[in-house]
Amino acid sequence: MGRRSFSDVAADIRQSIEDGEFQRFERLPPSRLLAEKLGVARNTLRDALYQLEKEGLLETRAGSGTYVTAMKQDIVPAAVEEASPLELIDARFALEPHICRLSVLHGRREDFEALEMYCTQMEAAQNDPISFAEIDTAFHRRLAASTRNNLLIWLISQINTVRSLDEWTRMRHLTLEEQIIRQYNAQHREVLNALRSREPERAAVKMKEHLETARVSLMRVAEA
Amino acid sequence: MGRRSFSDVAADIRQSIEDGEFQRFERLPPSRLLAEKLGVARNTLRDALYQLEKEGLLETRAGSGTYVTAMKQDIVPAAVEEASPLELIDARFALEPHICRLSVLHGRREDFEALEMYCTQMEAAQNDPISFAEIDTAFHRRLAASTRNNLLIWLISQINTVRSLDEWTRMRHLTLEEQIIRQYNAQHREVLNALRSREPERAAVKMKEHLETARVSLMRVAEA
DNA sequence: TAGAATTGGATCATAATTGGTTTAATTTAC
DNA sequence: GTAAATTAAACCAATTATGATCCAATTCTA
Repeated sequence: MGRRSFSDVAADIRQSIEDGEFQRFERLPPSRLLAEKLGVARNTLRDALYQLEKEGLLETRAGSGTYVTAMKQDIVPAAVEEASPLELIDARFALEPHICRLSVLHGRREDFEALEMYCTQMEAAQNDPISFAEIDTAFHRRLAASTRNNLLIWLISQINTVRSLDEWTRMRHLTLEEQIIRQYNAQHREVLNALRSREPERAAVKMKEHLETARVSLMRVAEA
Repeated sequence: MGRRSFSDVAADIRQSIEDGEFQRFERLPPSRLLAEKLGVARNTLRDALYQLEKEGLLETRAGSGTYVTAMKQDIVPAAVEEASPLELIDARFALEPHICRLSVLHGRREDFEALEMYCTQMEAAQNDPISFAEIDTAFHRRLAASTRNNLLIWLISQINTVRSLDEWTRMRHLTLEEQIIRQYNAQHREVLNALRSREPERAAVKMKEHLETARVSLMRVAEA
């Protein structure tokens, strides 16, 4: 084997893009030049570029050049933590209604009992936004867990890392007036009831209503 | 006995991996170099590597190199990468229909033109499952990008790391008979048409149909 | 608009590198 | 002193990078 494997070269270029040495939409140097600059054969460079293209960082057009397509965020997981509240709500809009459907399919009695417990706790925390927010997070996490789908569970846990960021936590607490909390609690109950009666679509609809409420109260705060 | 036994060397390397000095999927230095660096004979190093391979931390490929396969401290990828194909489909079922809706809202002309291009490329790759699968991944990634929601974009990119795992890639190729590919291509077109005519619900429905087809063909393979 | 130059794409024989194995000499522990 | 392990060196087989060449698509230029 040669001195440097194509995956090493790919890592190099990935780093260069990440460092901003190659900006978005910029064209990379011609493969012949870049290969020479990196001290590697053009074939090896091509393998590396192909790898990066598969990863979605680059785009090559024969006869024209190789272009950077990815944003820095695509590479750095920090993108998650920089998500805006509205992006977060949209992501939850995508995930949670279907999670409800899957919960109906795969959920067990113990799951629903746990969710029931969280509902009761949230109702008791009606006057305590901080406690409510914590239990609320636990509720949604447990709901994801009831799908028995590790991938979804992980995705939700990732989303929760955003939810728990200080700035958004503060903003959430602003939105959590007692009236809103009461509404949330009612909606949580509706979701849970639909799950227990094994009605996937109704559960999904109730979850959408819940998220819509969250979106509206969030935008109300954003305007203020 | 020699100055340093192979188990000491194994402990050294194990520590290096845990410290993140050798990252996951990274190739270790050639055994000759690494042996010299550790001040030990290549034979001893080889015994150490064999030990670590038995523990499941390494994987050696003759003529190629020794690669890190596990990384204990990083919990994140473990859950994601061990996801089953059905878990994956369910996660996509949750995300992608709603991504279609958001694409209608936030997508731009250039997004749809890029998707159009991918469709054309996939149609041209009808007899080449490997190329098709790669372009297919790019299509779904671009679709996510058109939502302009960095969180969703990142979630999809995470999911794609699962899709690109060797084992599933192999299984996917099994499912990608020409007839299926034709069906996928038709469905991609239907999704794209719905996006262009700005019909969020129809786009979501078409995406669901597409995923349902994928699920069926996947389960057909799993049974065989 | 036509042609030249440039760029990526593909292939192939060759050389270099890498892990795998064997053997014998050396060092260390008991 | 013996038994064990490590070391050192040479060789093998698998894999990969190289370097050269030709092709195809695009862009530039006159």
